[in-house]
Amino acid sequence: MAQDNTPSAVLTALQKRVAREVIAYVRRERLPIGHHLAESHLAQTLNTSRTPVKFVLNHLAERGMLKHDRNRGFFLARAAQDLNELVQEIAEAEEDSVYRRFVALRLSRQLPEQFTEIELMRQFDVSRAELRAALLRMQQEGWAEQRSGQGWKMLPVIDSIEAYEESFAFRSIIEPAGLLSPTFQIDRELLASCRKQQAFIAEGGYLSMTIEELYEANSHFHEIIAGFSGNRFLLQSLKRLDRLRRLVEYRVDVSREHRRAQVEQHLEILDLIEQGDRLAAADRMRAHLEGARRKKVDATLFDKLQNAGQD
Amino acid sequence: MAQDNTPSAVLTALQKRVAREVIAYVRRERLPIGHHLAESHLAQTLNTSRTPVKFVLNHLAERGMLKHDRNRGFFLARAAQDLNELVQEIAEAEEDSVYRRFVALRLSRQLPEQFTEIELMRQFDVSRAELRAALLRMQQEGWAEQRSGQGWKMLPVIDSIEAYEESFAFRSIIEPAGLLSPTFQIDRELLASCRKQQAFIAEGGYLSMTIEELYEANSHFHEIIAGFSGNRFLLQSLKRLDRLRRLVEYRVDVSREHRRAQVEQHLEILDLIEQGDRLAAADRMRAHLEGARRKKVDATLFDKLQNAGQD
DNA sequence: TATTGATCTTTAGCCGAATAAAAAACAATC
DNA sequence: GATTGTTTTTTATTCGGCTAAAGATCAATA
Repeated sequence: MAQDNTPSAVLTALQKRVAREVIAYVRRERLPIGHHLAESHLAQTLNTSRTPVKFVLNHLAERGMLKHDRNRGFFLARAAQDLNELVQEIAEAEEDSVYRRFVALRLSRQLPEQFTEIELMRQFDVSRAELRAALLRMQQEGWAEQRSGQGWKMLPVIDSIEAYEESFAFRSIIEPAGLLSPTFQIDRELLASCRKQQAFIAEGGYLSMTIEELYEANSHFHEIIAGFSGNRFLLQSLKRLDRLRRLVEYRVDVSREHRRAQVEQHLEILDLIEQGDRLAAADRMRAHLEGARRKKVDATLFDKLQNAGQD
Repeated sequence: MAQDNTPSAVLTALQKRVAREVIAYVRRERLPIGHHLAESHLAQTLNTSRTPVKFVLNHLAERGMLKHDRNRGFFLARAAQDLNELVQEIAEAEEDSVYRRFVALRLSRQLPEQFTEIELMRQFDVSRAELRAALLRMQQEGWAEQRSGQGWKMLPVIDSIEAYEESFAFRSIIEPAGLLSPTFQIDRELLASCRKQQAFIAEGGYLSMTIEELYEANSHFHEIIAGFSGNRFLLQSLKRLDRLRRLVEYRVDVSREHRRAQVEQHLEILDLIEQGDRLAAADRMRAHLEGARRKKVDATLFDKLQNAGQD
């Protein structure tokens, strides 16, 4: 598939992130064909150097998304709209990572409660370093824990219906409270960009965007507002929860129609915030979260996940 | 100082933890002289194996805390009360760890905002692995962050007065809400043990216990109650906050008299919970947290920390 | 019969060399 | 004058071997 004279088929973690962000940027801004993507500018906004950016742009040029003019740089060769397969491709490039394999096993209940690193190294047939990286990430996300002496222990955080409910209950506590915080302060610019994104989804984006993109947009909305609370711990807690929930959420079928309804609630809340009616906004937010919880949780959800993983 | 024929002077991380917990256990339960400390029992409660426990017990026997009878095991040789120096000693054994050095530098504003691992390896004169361990811990605690490509970045979480205030504001949100949670459920046994500990402090423990022990007891109280909420994310958030706050709190002089007042509020809250009056308990909790915040935060606190580290 | 003592097996942390990747610096081009 | 192309420097990951330490087993003892 990929050319052999360039090692561009394999992307490192940073490169994957950059690739994802470049594509997301193009789609979000709906840039026209022929738009110039400047290396240095991208490197700056993505908070990295030109080296990985250049690598990724080359990669994307090979895939037909960009056109490269020597000494002039990279230009958008295809409309933002028909980049769907590419988004998919990039997402799938990560699919076989050790981490993803852990998630799949965990959700299908095929992972023992406790295990040692060596054990898993044999089972997954990966090096110590690779395994460690995945375990570390899981630990940070809060669903794996290094036991005192040796061995690891899985915590029931992402695969139980109770945990899922609790996560919404917790959000119902902190998100409305954040809106009512005395240190609450709006960043108009962020608010506008958030509204723009939500409006785009409402006007049809919910049909064309991938599940992942919709999820990210949703998280983004909530995190922007949590950020306005002026409380870094509140924001941090929400972010942590979102990263965790993503693991399950990606695998849950939610009708696009339902996504649309959700976005309209988002827009209402944004309106109320803009009008300065935080009390009403907090109330709506609470209702919104309660609604999301009730809609999504049905007793068969986790059974489905379980079966899905056993093929 | 230590004998050379046994390598007992140097304790590993796990061994240190075990040592701390064994001592804490003896003091908490106020065990009498002559009490038998069974290896297997300790190993079980501390969730580890007999090997490190045995090692630690030998170590503590050398220090005179325990007496070893061949084929019978270890017995308490000194009263729990006069173990103060030993507690101190164990605590100080950790003092020079890389992590501690980071904390000290951070609080005294001598650590740059950004740096690379190599840089710090040279400055601290430690191996990569040691440094990594410390950085990883800091990252988990939320005050250090690995930058995308390379290098690390410090987050203003533990050294700013704003963050300190925000942590209490956040707790004022989640802790009372936890008390009012529909899934709230009391564990009578835990409640009783918590009350016992608080009562001991009120009756004089606040004079004999070390700062660290008092802090742990305080955290324990709040975490027990947060656990009753039945919401693992609420509990997790509080624990995370407590681990972070400890870094600052250990260095703050709070009068023992004030500690006493705090404990009495704890006891009142425990009473209300036991009586089933969660509404009142939540109210008291909120007031308690507000009080703690106001008492402790004065504008000079962080300046003091800054100066303290510069000698 | 539970607990300790001694021994054996397994596990994971540590270390240095090799390698890959990112950042930075500088030259060339439009 | 800003942006790209190229090269150099710096940084961090990976790997395999080594060793300390944790866990497991079984015999001995009170």
